[in-house]
Amino acid sequence: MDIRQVGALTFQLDFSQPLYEQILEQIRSALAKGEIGLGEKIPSVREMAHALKINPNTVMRAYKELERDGLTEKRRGQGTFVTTSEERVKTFRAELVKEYIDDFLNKMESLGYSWEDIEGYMQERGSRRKGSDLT
Amino acid sequence: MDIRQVGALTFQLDFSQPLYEQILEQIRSALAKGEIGLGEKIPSVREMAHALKINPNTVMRAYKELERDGLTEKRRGQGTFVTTSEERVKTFRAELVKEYIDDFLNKMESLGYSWEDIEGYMQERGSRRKGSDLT
DNA sequence: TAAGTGTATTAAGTGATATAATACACTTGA
DNA sequence: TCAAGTGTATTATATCACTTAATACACTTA
Repeated sequence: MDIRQVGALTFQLDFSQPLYEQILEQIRSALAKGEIGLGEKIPSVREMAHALKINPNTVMRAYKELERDGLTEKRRGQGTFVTTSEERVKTFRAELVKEYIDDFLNKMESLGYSWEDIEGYMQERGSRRKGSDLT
Repeated sequence: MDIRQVGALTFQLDFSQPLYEQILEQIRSALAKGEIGLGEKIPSVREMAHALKINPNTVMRAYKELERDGLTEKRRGQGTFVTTSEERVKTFRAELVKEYIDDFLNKMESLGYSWEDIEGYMQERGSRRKGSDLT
């Protein structure tokens, strides 16, 4: 409930999740949506920490994970930059999509819904485009 | 990685999530799938704790939440019983479904996918029924 | 050389989770 | 009546994830 602009990025943090995860996800999202271009610089650890009013270590933790996923490259003395590999971004996006879908289907199955139920609901929702009637 | 039978229920706990949440979800799931009938007794706090080798307080925490959701009723000296209201189970199920779907759609949108993308993928997946090609 | 980068370390505080031990109120059945 | 089995409550303790704080170092650029 408190939106902050940091460079080209927009952040909205709360306490429902670890801060470093929220930063991570919101940067990933910006990347996937193309809101940050390949090779572009993202805000420095210190700048980000100051703008979001959180500790630099917390920002570091998010940045480390971005690099571990191959989405960014760090250059000492210069800053952190988005990878120049469009391939890397694409495959990472695909991995996330698979994770989200599998997760969703697992949860629905835990409620006893079959694939047909879900498919049917999606079609119906597509035409109506609001609310939920699946019971 | 370690399956346990407790009465009519099956549990599989790990350390990826709080224990009380896992118990909660697995009982909900059994309820939604009709694996436990309306009005049926579920294992006592002590029995459950002993069978799962965890602390009774942890089981209590899960049971409290079940009751708060109106899914169970407790009777001192007798035990904990599933609600006799089919209506209650149905609406709770519907609430969960809505939560799962909204959550899923939010995540997909955070990756920049439109409703049409998702719908198309679901249809395609429906015919193929394995793997993921959405990139 | 100064200012801005990423990086590393050590210390501390907080809150959620889980365990342990114990006690009390209630219900049932022998 | 009473023992055994229920749910419930309390207090204390331990651990871990997360976050902050304070510092220091290596590197790059202007």
